[in-house]
Amino acid sequence: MLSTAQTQAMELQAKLFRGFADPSRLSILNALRDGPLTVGEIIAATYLNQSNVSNHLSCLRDCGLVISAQEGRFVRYELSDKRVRRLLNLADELLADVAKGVYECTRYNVEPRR
Amino acid sequence: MLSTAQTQAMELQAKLFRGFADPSRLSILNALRDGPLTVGEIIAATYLNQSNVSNHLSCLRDCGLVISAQEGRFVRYELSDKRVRRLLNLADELLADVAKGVYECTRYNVEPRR
DNA sequence: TTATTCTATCATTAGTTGCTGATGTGATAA
DNA sequence: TTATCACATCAGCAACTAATGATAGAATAA
Repeated sequence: MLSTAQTQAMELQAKLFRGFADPSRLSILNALRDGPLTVGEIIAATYLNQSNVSNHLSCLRDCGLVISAQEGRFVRYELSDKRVRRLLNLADELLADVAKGVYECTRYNVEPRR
Repeated sequence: MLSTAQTQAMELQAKLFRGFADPSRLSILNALRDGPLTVGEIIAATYLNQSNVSNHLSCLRDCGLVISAQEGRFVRYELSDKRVRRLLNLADELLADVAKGVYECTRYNVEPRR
C-alpha cells in the first residue's frame, strides 16, 4: 500500500514534471538552455505575450526549475540546476525514439476541433 | 523565431512529459520501476481502480512510455526504455534538492479548498 | 455452450489549467 | 516630482483532463 509519504512524494514529482509538461513552459526552458535571459528576451524568443511569460516564469521559479535575479529594471532568469538541462536532454533523446508513438497519442487533446 | 518544426517538437516533448506529470500515472510508472506487472498487480500496487488504471495505461502506452504484452487473460506492462527509468531517477535526484520549492509552488491547485 | 475472469472503452461530470487584458508595482529617466 | 519602462499579479473565461460507473470484449474455465 502507498503510504502518505509516498503519495506526497509522487504529487511533488508530478508537480515537478508539470513544469516541463506545457509547450509554453518548455519553450521558455528551451530558450534558457543556452544561458540566462531577461524576461523581454524570453518574450522575444518565444513569441508568447508578456503576461503569459510572466505567469509561466512564476510557476517555473516557484517550482525550482529556474532562478531569477533583479538587474536594474530587468529580471534575469536562468535554469536552476544542471539536472534541469539533463532532463531536457534526456527527453530529447527519448523523444527521438518514441516520437512516433507520442505523435500518435491521440487520447487527449489532439482530436480535430469542431 | 520559432519554426513550425520547433513548435511541433516542443508540443511532442510537452506531451511526453505529460505522461509523467500526473500523480496516478507516476504511481503506475513507479510501480513498474522494479519490473513488469500485470494490470491487476498495478491496481493492487497503486490502489487506483480498474478503469482508471486502464485509461492511464492506454495513454502511457500510446505515448511510448510503457509497452504491453498479452499473456493469457492477463496483460503485462513494463517500462519501454531504460531512459524512462533514468528520467524518473533524475527527477528523484532533482526533487531532493528542489523539493522545498516545489512544495511551496502554490500557483496552481494547492490552495486550500474553500 | 455458459459463466467467470481480466482488461479495454465510453460518456458524463467535476475539477483543473492556460490564456488574455487590465491593473499594480518597483526601478530608472527626465 | 512625473513619466516611462520592465515586469508581476489578478480575474474571468474557455478549454482541457482525470475520475467514475456502466458497458463491451477477449480469454479461459466449467
